[in-house]
Amino acid sequence: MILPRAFYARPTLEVARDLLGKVLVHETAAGRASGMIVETEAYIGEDDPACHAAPGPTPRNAPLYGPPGFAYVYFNYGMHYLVNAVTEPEGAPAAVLIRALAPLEGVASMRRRRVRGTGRRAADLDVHEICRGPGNLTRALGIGLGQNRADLTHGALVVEDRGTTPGRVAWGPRIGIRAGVDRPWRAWIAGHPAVSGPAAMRGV
DNA sequence: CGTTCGATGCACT
DNA sequence: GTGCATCGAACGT
Repeated sequence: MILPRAFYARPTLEVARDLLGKVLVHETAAGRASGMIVETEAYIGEDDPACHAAPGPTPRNAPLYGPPGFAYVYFNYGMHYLVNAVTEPEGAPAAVLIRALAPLEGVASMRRRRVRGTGRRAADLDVHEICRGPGNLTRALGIGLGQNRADLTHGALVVEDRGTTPGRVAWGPRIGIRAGVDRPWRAWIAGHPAVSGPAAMRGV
């Protein structure tokens, strides 16, 4: 079952927690690619210095101010696309960053996309490495700016509930930010091997 | 295990 | 011009 818009129109920390165990699915010309979400981060409002809404509305962050249940995809560090799910009622700028997946469908295609253009060989990738990290998972699933503003409740990029209940959920500081490190708004499935970050940030 | 550092493009000041 | 919601290779311990 595809998650309905009401799922996203809630407090962002609840959505970040409840997305764990759900399945991100991207239908492409090469077929279906999907994975279970095992790590998320919440970015909440103009008062959150790490949120893209911190400077107020701009052309880039416009999706954050729009209705919930849509994708916010942006380009970072000159080479990576990051995908978020917009949350809260429309007008409240917030989103959940998807940081890692446990690969489910289309694993062979995901491996190929992951190593394309690099010197690495697909066979050298451990299954848990394929979608570990926000830049890695978008690459594996073929997600780019074409998916910005995609409706996550209908179409080629959706999030499904397949009845999987995650194990214990752990919380800690968000990764890769300068300001806002005091807010423990990163959630992950404790002990899951596909979770990103250094060992010290994968613990319980 | 840990830290450092280059690649790479764009939004924003 | 500055600073990224990153990654992986290279190197030190």
